[in-house]
Amino acid sequence: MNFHLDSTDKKILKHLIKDARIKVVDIASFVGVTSAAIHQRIGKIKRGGIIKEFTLRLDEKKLGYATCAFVGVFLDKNSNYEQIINQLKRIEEVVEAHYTTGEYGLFVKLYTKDNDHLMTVLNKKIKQIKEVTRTETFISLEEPINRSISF
Amino acid sequence: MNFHLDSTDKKILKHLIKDARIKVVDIASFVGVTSAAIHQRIGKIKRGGIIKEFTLRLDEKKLGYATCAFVGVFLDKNSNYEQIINQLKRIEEVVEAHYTTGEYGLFVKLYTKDNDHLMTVLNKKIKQIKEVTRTETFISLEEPINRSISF
DNA sequence: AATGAAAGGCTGGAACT
DNA sequence: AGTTCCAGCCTTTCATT
Repeated sequence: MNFHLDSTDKKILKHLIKDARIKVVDIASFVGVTSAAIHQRIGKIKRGGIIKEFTLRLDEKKLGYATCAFVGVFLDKNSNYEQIINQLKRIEEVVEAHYTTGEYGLFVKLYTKDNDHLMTVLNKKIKQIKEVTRTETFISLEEPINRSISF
Repeated sequence: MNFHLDSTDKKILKHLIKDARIKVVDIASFVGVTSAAIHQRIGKIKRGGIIKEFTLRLDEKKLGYATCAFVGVFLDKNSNYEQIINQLKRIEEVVEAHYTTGEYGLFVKLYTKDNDHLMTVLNKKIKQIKEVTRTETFISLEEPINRSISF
């Protein structure tokens, strides 16, 4: 299950985390092997599933999504989690959902255009899911850290 | 402040979100303009700051970081936030930190190898920050949704 | 796993519409 | 904003070590 990464793989990953569009030749010159070798290793790491996908970090505020919030969701005792997740997936403002220990059944992160839009999403979308009994909202005023794990 | 994205820009962004390493020529053939135009637009979007960086989504479990947790951090009234953030930045297990409304002063997301490691991070690192009075931890047992916002 | 070589393909700048 | 052009560079494959 735990794919083994050697120190070369780790160096490659660090360069890709910093800039997923970096050229293979540039990684090669940083790492000190040929680009053919880098190419093969990236394929192997990708196939191993350690890299789920190459993507981007967006500035949500600049896209007009100025409000970020975490919502603790309380659920009925005998809820069908899978079905609830399917309903949450249909809510486009939801970007993360976690099953958590502690008082909440689910913990959700979402982005909305503003506070009015947040109210609408809570009242018209999340609270409409029938197993949801109550929610608790924390608005993120600022996100001073957002990065990948180091390893 | 809010950079204007037209429908072509949005299509480009969607392709890059799905695969940040997609070739410019491939975006061009999906979108229906020349690759020179795509190239110019990507530069413009990047310069506009909407794309903060190209990066990757990792499978933290496969990297040996099996435990994901959210920590609500209670702080002294007169805390110097900036300094606390600097201390959190030095904790490599921390991947996100938010200033939030509600009962917590800060809300932190972190990855640890296992529950013992989580205990160590909480007791030996986070609770060692002098303004931290108390913490409340939610362990994420599973993360069934993790995606970018749609726009 | 890494290398070298080779072919084809892509990128990114320039000039122009 | 978009297009064409194109030289130079990069990617990717494969036989070999």
